Amino acid sequence: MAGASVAELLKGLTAAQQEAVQHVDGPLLMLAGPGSGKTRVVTHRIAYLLHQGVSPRSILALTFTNKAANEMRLRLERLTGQSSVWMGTFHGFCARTLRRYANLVGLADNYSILDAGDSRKALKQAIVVAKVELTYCSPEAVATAISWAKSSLISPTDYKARPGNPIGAIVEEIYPHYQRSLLASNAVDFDDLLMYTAQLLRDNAELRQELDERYRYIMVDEYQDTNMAQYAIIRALSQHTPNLAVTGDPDQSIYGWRGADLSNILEFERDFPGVRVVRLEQNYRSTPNILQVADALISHNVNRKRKTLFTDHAAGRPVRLVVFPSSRDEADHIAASIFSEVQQGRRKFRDFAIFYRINALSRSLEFALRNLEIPYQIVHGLEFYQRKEVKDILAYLFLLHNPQHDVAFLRIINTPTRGIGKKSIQLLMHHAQRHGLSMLEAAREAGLIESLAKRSAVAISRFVAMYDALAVEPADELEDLINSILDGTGYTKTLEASDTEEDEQRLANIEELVTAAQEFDQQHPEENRLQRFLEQASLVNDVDGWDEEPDQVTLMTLHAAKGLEFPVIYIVAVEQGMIPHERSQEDPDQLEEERRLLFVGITRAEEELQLSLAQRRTFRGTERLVVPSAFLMELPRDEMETEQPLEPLDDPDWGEEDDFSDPIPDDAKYFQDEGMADIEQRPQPSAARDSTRLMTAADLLKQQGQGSASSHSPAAFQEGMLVRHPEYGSGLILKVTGSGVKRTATVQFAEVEKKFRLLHAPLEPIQADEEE
DNA sequence: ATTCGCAAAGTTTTT
DNA sequence: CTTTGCGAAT
Repeated sequence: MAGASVAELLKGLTAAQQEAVQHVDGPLLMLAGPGSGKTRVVTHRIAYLLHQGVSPRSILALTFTNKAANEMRLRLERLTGQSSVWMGTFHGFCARTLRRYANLVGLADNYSILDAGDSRKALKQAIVVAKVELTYCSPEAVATAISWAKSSLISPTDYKARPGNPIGAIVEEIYPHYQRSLLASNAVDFDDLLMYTAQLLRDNAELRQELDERYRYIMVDEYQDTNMAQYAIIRALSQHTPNLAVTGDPDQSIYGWRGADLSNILEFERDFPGVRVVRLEQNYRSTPNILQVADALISHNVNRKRKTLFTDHAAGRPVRLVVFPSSRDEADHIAASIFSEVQQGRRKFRDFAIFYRINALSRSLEFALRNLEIPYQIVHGLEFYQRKEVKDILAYLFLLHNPQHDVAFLRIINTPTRGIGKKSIQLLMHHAQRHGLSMLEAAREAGLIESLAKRSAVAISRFVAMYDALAVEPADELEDLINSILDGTGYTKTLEASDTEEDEQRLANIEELVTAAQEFDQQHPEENRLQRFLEQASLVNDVDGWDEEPDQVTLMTLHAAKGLEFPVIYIVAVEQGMIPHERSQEDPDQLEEERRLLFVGITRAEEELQLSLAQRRTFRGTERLVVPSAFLMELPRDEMETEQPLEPLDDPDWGEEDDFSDPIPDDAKYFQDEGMADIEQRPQPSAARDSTRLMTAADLLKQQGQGSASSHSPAAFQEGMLVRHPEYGSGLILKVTGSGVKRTATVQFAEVEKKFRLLHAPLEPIQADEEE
């Protein structure tokens, strides 16, 4: 076998990593902390297996994203010079398997994969057909419930609502309709890919055995995010040859809300007897400061396996926690500091990333970045394949490949407009339903539909004729096929006729699609091009196309950040209601997931990390006062740097070099404006950066008021001590009881006597020399 | 068949 | 403040 020798494969790896690489037979669990070189270990292990004479075709490497799969493939190729190991996503693997055995689950092998938008449309159709009133629940909620059911391998016939659950009752009724309509369209949604594959393996013993034998070595990445369907699939393929190697980190499970089941990884050892567990805890990414903050945070989770993260990196700069007066200041300040770092030649734009909990928060950041002409890119889930014009053309391709694809039919029957209105489509649908036909078949019978206007019937027939003309077109060159569609439908002509900027952009996008098809033609010289192209269009999304190359600041949600790393990271709006999100605050499990989400964000940082919040945030048009995230209280504040910028950056000329050395404005005035005149005054640090005054954590949290905590450890308080409370003034500690989080002080103030949990109380010891 | 306007709702989203 | 969807108006 070509490629590296064993010694080369093991070179530079720690003992734990070597152990994992050299593991061949039997189940293996790699608990891999953030930045622990997991991908490296996995690729080296595959290379090792190949070296030991394992056939490439008996190895199966499953990931969650195409990006991860591509990365792995690239590295393996570099290592061994070969690429015949199948690496891909769960969904890709299932799509391929299902293609071969489609008939066993009631599909034809040219079935189509609906993306989220299309399956939503199909669902809404089903709701109409089922004649269910959705007065008090959204289609969205029904979709979530069905998705959950499918991930849990509950078929439409098995689904039973819990008594007293109104949404469940609705789902129970709609789910079978929805599923029937998908089957009638010879289509599946994302969840079906997994569910059908699991079913296939469950109900066909010989097939299961055959595939089990075939895939002797299975690897699963991000195992903490697998759901029950995925579990069932890999379990079924690991009975006779249980050489299943999974990698994951329970602390990075952030997709519980999508059905990921944390117990899969937590109970792996029980599920697969004789498992070897390897812990990869050394971190090669972040500074100790960053790791310490991450570790302090995540250790507040109860439902977790203990893990110690360590690194031999040099200390680096402390993690910063910054409180800005307003969300506008937050955005402006971050943009300004990026600008300044780049201008001073210390960093490139691409070194920076800004994370936020929800997409809606990107706007103010974009605005601030644009203001300083800082190049940036936003990582969105959607984009190219979601654009209307691209989806339109794809719909033509889908319908050509699978004539039963009703969602595609409905999309294009009047696109571009050809005089077929809502009424006519309605009639077509009725006809189709009554006679059990697909929409296209119904369209062929347009002449027979009585209530259909002559003119409409003619228009529909003309559409069918055009379709048939396209269908006889040889489909081996995608590029030609797409061009025929563009010609035959007059799609381009319609756009060229208009001269709005929007339509020009659309033309450009179509051009891009043609180019993509062209490339696809070149790279895939085999049969079934159309099918493969459509499959890729369904299963590949644009995060995969995120570009590391251009020198730009990256903006994304915390979810999108998983698996990436950047030298400098800003996490904004670390506020109660954002992280943890409002809707996650009640449920302890969801709260822990929110904590993991922040953990993931923090551990993306290599050198510098700044967490920030605003005292006032403008959100959804209104400005609101902000409560700092409860998670902030869990961080080792004494070891962090806490800052309170003083100057609102509303100067339009901001960004000129001079502004960075502006004198610090008058403290007293600022605090009066903010109603904080009584704040403890500290000597001005001589080298305050960015017009920022360093403050103690206590100062900061005192200002934040509600729900805030003392920066002093509970142990610092003793009986007889004088303390100050922001609301009650100074008082005397009469008694201290309890321990740990329950440690409580009884304090006598001028008027009243109060009890405080010391961990959370905004109490501040008064030094003898500063008594008023 | 399109367009306009108003009301409603607004986490996260690997595939 | 947005975006999105639906219904009425042209």
